[in-house]
Amino acid sequence: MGDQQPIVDLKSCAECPIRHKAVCARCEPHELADLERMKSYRSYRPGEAIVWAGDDMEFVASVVTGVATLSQTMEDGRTQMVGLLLPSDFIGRPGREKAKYDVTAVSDVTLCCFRKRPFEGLIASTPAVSQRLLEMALDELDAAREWMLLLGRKTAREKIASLIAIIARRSEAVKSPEARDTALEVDLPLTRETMADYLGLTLETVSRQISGLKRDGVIQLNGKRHVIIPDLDALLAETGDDSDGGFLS
Amino acid sequence: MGDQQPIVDLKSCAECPIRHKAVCARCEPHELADLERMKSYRSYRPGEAIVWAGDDMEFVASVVTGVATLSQTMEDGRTQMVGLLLPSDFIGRPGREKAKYDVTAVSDVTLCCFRKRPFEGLIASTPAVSQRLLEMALDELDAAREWMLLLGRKTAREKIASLIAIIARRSEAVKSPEARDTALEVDLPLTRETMADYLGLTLETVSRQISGLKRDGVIQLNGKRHVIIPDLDALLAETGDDSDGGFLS
DNA sequence: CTCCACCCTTGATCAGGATCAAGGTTTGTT
DNA sequence: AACAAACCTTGATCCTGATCAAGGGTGGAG
Repeated sequence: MGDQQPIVDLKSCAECPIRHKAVCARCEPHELADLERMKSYRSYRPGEAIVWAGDDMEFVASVVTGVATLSQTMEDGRTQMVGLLLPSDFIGRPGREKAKYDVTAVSDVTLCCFRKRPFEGLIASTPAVSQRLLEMALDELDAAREWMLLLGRKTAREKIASLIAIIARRSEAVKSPEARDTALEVDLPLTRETMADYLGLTLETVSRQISGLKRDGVIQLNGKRHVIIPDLDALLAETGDDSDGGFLS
Repeated sequence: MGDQQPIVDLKSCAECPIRHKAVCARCEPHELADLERMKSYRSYRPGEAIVWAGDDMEFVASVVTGVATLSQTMEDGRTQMVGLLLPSDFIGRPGREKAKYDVTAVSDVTLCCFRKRPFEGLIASTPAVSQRLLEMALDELDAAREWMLLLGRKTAREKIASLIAIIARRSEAVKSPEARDTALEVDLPLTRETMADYLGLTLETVSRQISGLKRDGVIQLNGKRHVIIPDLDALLAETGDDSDGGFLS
């Protein structure tokens, strides 16, 4: 593991179908063929339910385009987002019969689906796949733990700043690293309500805190969703995180 | 995966060293020998630090006895627990150089340690190991997501009830299932402060809510740490969780 | 073009949990 | 036995974020 090249990169599904082959140079041909045969694509409209908690899980999938959420709802309607699914993220747990969480499309979403049974067979027969899935699961676990710190201990303002920073980081991964001094621009893919579900707040508090960050010049707004970050460090200072955050692997 | 027998059961390390052999009937002898050679045991006293965030990780380990915590601390001292480690739980991320979280012994703790490099080699060479680790990581991810719902949306009282229920469930796993109607007894392995770190509360609020549950007859206390649950359903009703919780795999 | 649905903002008030403070209990040490 | 240190409980007060309420965009459907 570590920096060793993954042989089958499930994340590459984001650029299906070509990428599988590109990364699978070291795969056995029959494994590749299996993967290709299993694949199918599905599309969802904004707000559409992809899976309801309790549904039978026929598929596992990889997000190709768009944004989806994983969430849990209590009987009285309180809901908490427990996963934000961006392109290349994986949906579904191999070995699980019934979905445990609601999966909802936030924007237009395309999934690359694999039928569950044969995919489980692939995991069992192809060590590289389970190794890759393990790495992805551990990354998600780290993200979940950072999220737990946010939910349990951060103030509303810190939560909002953290969310903007997280989205900036994930969309910034594409851009060149030297673009650090020019102002960053980020489109929030979420409504105020969805952000509230993410952060364990109400939508009113989200709105107020965004207004507050704007008033204090930490961010600028262009429309409701387009955020301009004039000084990334100023934003990061609002998150409550270690200033040298992210160095520890 | 699913209900398929794991070949190497890392969890079995809790009953080291015999259990490895019992479960490893299908292992290649040299793999078994590798596991045995790598093992060493370490002990820690209550309150002792096992790892500090930022430390070099020389080892991965499995908890054999005792209770430890994974936690994150912000610069100003706010801390959030992000993992509760009971016997059979795994410590350390293969492939990671520096620890990302503080690991602290809560009670007397014994770890079964494996040197990191050779263990990573074992993962790469033994598919059953990465498959088992994947399953364990996915279990932890589910636990983390339930925890996120707790942190983000539950009231203080619900949080306390949930914590007691979680501890009851984990210690009850051992007992016979027909013991459901007799009163359950649980020893809280945590101080009020540690519980507060778990739940995203202050220790005063933890104390008050425990008193509240006691006043309302949901629990009885015998000393500070020994909890008697006269009616498990009454406790579960306080958690805010779905009444039929736990059915969904 | 108009209307409606959805999304967002802001204000006023409320309440749950944090904070500050004091004292009690248990455990282990000399 | 006396004491100290840790741990726990309870009270008083404060403050952050929830709740209740009203109104302002904005974009798509007819």
